Amino acid sequence: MATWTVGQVADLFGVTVRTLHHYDEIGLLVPSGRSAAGYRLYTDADLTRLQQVVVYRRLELPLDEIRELLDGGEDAVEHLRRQRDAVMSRLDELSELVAALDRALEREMSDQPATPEEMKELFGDGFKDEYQAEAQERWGETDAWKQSAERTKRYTKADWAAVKAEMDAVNAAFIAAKRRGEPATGEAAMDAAEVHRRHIADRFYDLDHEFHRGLADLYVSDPRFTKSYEDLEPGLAQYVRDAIHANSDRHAE
Amino acid sequence: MATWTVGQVADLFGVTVRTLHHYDEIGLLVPSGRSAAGYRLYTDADLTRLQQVVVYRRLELPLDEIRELLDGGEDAVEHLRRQRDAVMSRLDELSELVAALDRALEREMSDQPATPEEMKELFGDGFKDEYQAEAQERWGETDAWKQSAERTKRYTKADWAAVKAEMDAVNAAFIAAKRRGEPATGEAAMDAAEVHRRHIADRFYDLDHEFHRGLADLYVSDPRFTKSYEDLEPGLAQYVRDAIHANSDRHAE
DNA sequence: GTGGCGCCTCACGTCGCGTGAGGGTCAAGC
DNA sequence: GCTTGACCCTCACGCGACGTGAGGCGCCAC
Repeated sequence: MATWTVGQVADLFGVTVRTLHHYDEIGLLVPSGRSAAGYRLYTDADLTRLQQVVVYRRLELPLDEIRELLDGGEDAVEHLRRQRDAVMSRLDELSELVAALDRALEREMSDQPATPEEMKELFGDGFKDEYQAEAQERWGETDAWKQSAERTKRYTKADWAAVKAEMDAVNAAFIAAKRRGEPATGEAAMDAAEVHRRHIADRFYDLDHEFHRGLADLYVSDPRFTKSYEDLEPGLAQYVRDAIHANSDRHAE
Repeated sequence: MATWTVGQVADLFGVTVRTLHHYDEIGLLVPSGRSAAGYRLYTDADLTRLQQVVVYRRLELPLDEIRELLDGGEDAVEHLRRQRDAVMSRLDELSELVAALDRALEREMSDQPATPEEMKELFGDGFKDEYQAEAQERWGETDAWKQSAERTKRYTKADWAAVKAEMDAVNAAFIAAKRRGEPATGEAAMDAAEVHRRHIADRFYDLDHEFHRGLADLYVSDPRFTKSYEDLEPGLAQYVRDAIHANSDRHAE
């Protein structure tokens, strides 16, 4: 009868020689014969058994359980059926795993920093690369800028949406106060200014009342800031600037 | 701030104390504090991290990758995608394994036990087998395959015995017709083909007459299928193929 | 003050092999 | 007949994620 050596069997079944040695050691698959020189010799029956082992192993069954199963004196068809059942349920598990990974991926992706496209979608044309570049040029070396950059780096789309919502709310408060005819030095406008300051301090960089004044002046001196306010409501830039100064005065006392 | 000891944390998360020790040792989860007596003290933040560890571990990621991932050094999405790919390929492998088991079962149940060499052929010898990729390509993602997998998953021994009996009966009918000298386009052969189709439709997956043609062609074009039939009766593969086409023609009218 | 439980730190065991080290065997070519 | 190189053998240690004691200290209740 034909026999095979470890190397041949290994190639045939896609396992390593070491694996065959191991199976021999633990008595899972002891070759039926040895050559004069001590070479392991595998027969047909050994190969059949190895085939079963390989299948069960792919199900991640512990080897000693595989041995018990194979030594249980069952017939081949029963093994095949049981293996099939086991593979199917393992397939279910793996599908579940993939689904879990997909969920994890989706969570991670939605936590990813927002892309430029998403930013534009949120903030419209005001968010332009040229402004970005210029602002970088002008403020890039300041601590406030660095701090802001550090913080916003990890902002997700959801974070930015929240920022925008907060901004909108503050602006709406300014506009409402202005339309009610209240002066920029009035309670409502000053409160809105304080919310504005806190918003920036929370979201971007530490901002005290003195620094807030500087920002406020920018709103009337830098035409781009001015424009974004004036587009919302004529005279709003100046109104916001005055409200911020009044608020800072109030807190200076 | 409230803290927890190893035992409490272990109970909370369903892990062992030893596991927490291990995570401490390898730096995956080092508790934020120690009591005067050296007890590990876990804070809220520690628990949050453990929660993440547990989740990632369920995805069978190696612990050092989990650590890298949580320490933010590397991209979580990248890790997850890699893991997903790995699991997917295991899924593919197992799908192919089911197909192989089915082929082996079919052989066994038509009373022609496969020899080791044939087994190896049936199971694709290793990983680079040309059939393997092709079979997966061809069937792995199809609805029919999924449906078949879903249905047969719960088949009992008795079910399989019934399947075998039905199969044998169909084959016997084909053989009888052929031996009587009837053409494959004859009534008896076509009837057998129809029974064959219904058998598969009942037991495995929806199979209309058009799809049945495809299957029939496979019986002559795929040597594995061909061999099963040819072993029963020389020329049977072609005969069955022709009978199925004739039957489909008949039902197309 | 005395159980009993929980915590600590070693430190070795487990499973399914991988990966050498050190040495014998076999068929082929010179 | 002798070398070469592929193949085989037997140790024996390593890994990854813990399990499982051993020996000893800390804490709380009775």
